[in-house]
Amino acid sequence: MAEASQDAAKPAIGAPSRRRARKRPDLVIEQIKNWIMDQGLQPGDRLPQEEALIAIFGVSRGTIREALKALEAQGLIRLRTGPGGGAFIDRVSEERAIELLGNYFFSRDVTLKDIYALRKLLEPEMAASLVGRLDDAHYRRLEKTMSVYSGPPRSIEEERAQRMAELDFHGILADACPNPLLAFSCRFLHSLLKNLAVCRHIYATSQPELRRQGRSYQVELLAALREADTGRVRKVMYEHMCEAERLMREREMVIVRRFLREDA
Amino acid sequence: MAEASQDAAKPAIGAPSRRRARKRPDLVIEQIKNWIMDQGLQPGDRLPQEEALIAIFGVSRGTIREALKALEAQGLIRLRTGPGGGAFIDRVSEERAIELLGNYFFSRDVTLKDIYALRKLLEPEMAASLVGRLDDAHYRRLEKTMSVYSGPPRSIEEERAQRMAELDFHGILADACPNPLLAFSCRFLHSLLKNLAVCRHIYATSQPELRRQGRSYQVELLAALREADTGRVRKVMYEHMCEAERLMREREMVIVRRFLREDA
DNA sequence: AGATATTTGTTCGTATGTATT
DNA sequence: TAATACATACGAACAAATATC
Repeated sequence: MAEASQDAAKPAIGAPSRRRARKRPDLVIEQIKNWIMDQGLQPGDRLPQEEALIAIFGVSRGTIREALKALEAQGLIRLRTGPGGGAFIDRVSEERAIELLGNYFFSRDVTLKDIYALRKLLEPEMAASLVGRLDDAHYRRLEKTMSVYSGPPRSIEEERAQRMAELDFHGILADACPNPLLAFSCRFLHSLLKNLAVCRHIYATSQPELRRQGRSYQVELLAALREADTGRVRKVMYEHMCEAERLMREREMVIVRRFLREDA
Repeated sequence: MAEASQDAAKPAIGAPSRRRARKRPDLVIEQIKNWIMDQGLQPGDRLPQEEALIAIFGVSRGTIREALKALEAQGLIRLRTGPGGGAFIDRVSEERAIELLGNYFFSRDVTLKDIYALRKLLEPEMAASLVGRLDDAHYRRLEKTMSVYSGPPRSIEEERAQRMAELDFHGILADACPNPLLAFSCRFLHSLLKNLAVCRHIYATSQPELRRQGRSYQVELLAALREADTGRVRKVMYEHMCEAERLMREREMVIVRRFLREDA
């Protein structure tokens, strides 16, 4: 099982080739990861330089770099050039985590029904968790975001921007949610709603009812939050989600039908 | 083949260095990804060989390989050696997605309270979605898994194995869930419960009540599923989660207290 | 501001491993 | 078994970025 480094000592005159012992492809990635754990490295800490890593793991520069690139792609390290540069332990960012998870669902078909089945459960709970935790800065951010869709859109671009802002409203709420799992789950669903093909089609059509209704629910939600009325917060958010689902799925059917007609 | 040699000939008097146009570090990764989308490649399809990629993207083998390794780390492609080998488009596996998402939560502290806040919402909904969808094979798998913890454990290892099997029971249910988002969310929570440090400590202690109670809830759940009694399915699963949370968090407190005492 | 040193980033040539035929 | 076609790995040199003086 891949001992691997038993020789390395002398290239044994007669054998000019095989300069180093060979290793399983992705083994080095795992090795570096384990080494990081063993050393107890924390976010911000720097890994040894490439030359040192070559010595530690007994593989060539190219192999080390491939492994570092793989770790970078997972968001585990950050690579910097220049003096004092190198590979630094990094906390996976939320954006990266959302992107990586998005890849998983890309080839599986997620429907609006699936998304809203979760939103109806999670958003009310998320909102309820905020009671008593929002300060003036939060309310200002929320109201500023709502101002983006205070009036009817004057173009397709503005229509779409309003939909994005409506989702950002929920994202700001998630910022203040004390449960990282709940906050992430909500934000991932927002990301799906921003990027899914069906949704992009929906946002390209005029949706006056969605805007008006969504806005009025959000106004009422903020009132309930200010009053610290947890029950009402939950109820308003739940109804908000139900109505959003209804309107979105109505449009979805129209678009799917149109698509099928064009296809035929 | 050996394209790649379009320069090599003459360094074009005025520009001796810079043999190729320079690119941003991770740009090639994005380029390849976009190229894959443009070509409409599907899972199973093969990317061009390295030599061809070198020609297409105008970078050297090393750079191409670093990019491919990065894509492989994200689970987007699979690399194979030998004739007919190369890079193949791959669907991100659930295991990989769970691993990558686990990295995100690794450095954030997730508590049992956070996990169960979600499980109390999701598991009942997940179970309800199964009504009328389970066949004999499912029931057999579920009962076989339950047999692992039908009796009291005789060792620490068996204790732990029983906890894992209890989680597997819920994983088997998730297998049959038609909502991919819901199924994934539940399974990710199971993964956290299997790997979190606190949980590992808990599983290393004797927990007779957890086993007996969990098992009886699961028996009742299966009965409700067979009867297609959605309301009861929901209710039983919810109570199961509440009780599991209670017992787990009780143990958690004991362990945290012990840890603090040892620390002092 | 400019020169310099440090460290990653990229390239090329070549050798080796491995699966297919 | 041998030939082939591919990825995988190595090493040395050079390019670019960036911190420090």
